[in-house]
Amino acid sequence: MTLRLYDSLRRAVCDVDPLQAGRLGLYVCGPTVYGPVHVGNARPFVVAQTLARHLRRQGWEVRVVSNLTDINDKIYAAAAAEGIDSRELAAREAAGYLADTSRLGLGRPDVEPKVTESLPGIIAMTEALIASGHAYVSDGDVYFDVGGFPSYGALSGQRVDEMQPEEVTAKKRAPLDFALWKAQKPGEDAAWDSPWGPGRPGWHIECSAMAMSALGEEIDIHGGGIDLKFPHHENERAQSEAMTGRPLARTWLHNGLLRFGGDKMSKSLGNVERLRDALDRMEPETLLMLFARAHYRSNVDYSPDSLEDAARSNDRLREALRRAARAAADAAPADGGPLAVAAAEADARFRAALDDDFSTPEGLAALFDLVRTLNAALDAGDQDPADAARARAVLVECLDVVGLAGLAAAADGPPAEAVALMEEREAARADRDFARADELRDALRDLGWAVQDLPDGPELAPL
RNA sequence: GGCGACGUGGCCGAGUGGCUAGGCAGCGGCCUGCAAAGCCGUCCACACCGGUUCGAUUCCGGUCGUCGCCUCCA
Repeated sequence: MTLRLYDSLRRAVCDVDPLQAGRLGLYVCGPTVYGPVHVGNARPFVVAQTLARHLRRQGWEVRVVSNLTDINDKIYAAAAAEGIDSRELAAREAAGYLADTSRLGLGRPDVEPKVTESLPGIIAMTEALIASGHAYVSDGDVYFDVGGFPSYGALSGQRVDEMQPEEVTAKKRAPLDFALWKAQKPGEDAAWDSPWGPGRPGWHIECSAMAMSALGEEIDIHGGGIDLKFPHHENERAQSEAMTGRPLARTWLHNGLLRFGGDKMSKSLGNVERLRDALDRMEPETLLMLFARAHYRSNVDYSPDSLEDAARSNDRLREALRRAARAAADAAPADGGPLAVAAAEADARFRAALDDDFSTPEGLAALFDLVRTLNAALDAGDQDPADAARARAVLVECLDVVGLAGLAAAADGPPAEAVALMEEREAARADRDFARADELRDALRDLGWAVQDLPDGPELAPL
């Protein structure tokens, strides 16, 4: 099956043509670690990790690289505000980012380079650009000469003559030129040695250098938030391609943004919820469902209602998985039965949907269709355990791609206390003492268990 | 002002030149002592105006609106 993805440069969904057959390298711009990341920062991470999980399941060999920007103006500012060393703050927040995103249960990228550990490559690339005439030194700073890169603007669609200058500096030859190296300024408590004096790398060159060092001069897929398309990715492209003469990325993958209260969730607007706070008050699956039910290129509305919707969808999946587990009764999955056939169809639909511009919403629709078929069969009550086991196994495998396999985790069985109440309620019902039966149902609810009177007897389901 | 994306039923959210998305909610039914869970059926769509077409929600043009970027931003 062919993998297709939307390429922001070509502005179309295109077949992915890997540099090496069967292998894909994926670079995703990570956060600047000057404070705890918010839920929106988790989206490119989730997109990259889930895409990689799908691709690996499809037989690709995937290498995901995602950087941490731990040298930046905002880090100096945040450290100064706290009265601590900027390197200390960056290290703390980098660790925080790793810890927070790990809670999503999607594993880690294969390589997570930090700028502080990538200076030699950044300096070498800057030197090469100076040597080839694409960059120039100006009073301790180094700037990229945008005028020397004719296709500048092709990715973002920005026209050079229409653009407003990014910042007017006497050090620049042209307003659009951007810094590859910035000389240390007064008040900056950390600097790194370079041929141009102490300073720090510009934001854009970091990613170019780290991507190249981990994945080579040309990479299969370069991802990040759509808000990075300009200027960040445009500048990365210019630097890298000016240096190597090769396309930096074969596919530019941009994810949509998380909206919160009508606007983009962003630290500068202040409308943020920290990822760690979100994960303190909801299970990761809720967040993952919120993301998976929307296409990765769409904006996602982060609101109580949409989170509730996602949680309810998960409840439906969880309930179906629980029922299937019960019906499977530890039988080994077997093929050939009607549920196994339906499951195979759903699996094929799921894979095809994700192969077609990673349409997780369509993939989920296939799984929900399987859930309905499964529930109907379970209602009929005559399915083969091994058949139910197969359907459940397929469901779990597909859900695992988007990080939702946890929905299948066997909840602990009801405690003896709850079972006793349920049995007492059955006795009351047999005596047609429904008032007492309802009291006992309420008591069970207080214990966290819902009683379901199924055709073959009562059952306790976790609330 | 420039560039880009998008406007789908009560809400969210896919997709398609003529044929079922899916989830949540509503309504009717089955099951139930009543519920819950589940199943079946069902209401509610493709912003507006033109054009192309036998036929457009789906292609083209325009209008209006929303969002993102043009400055640090996932």
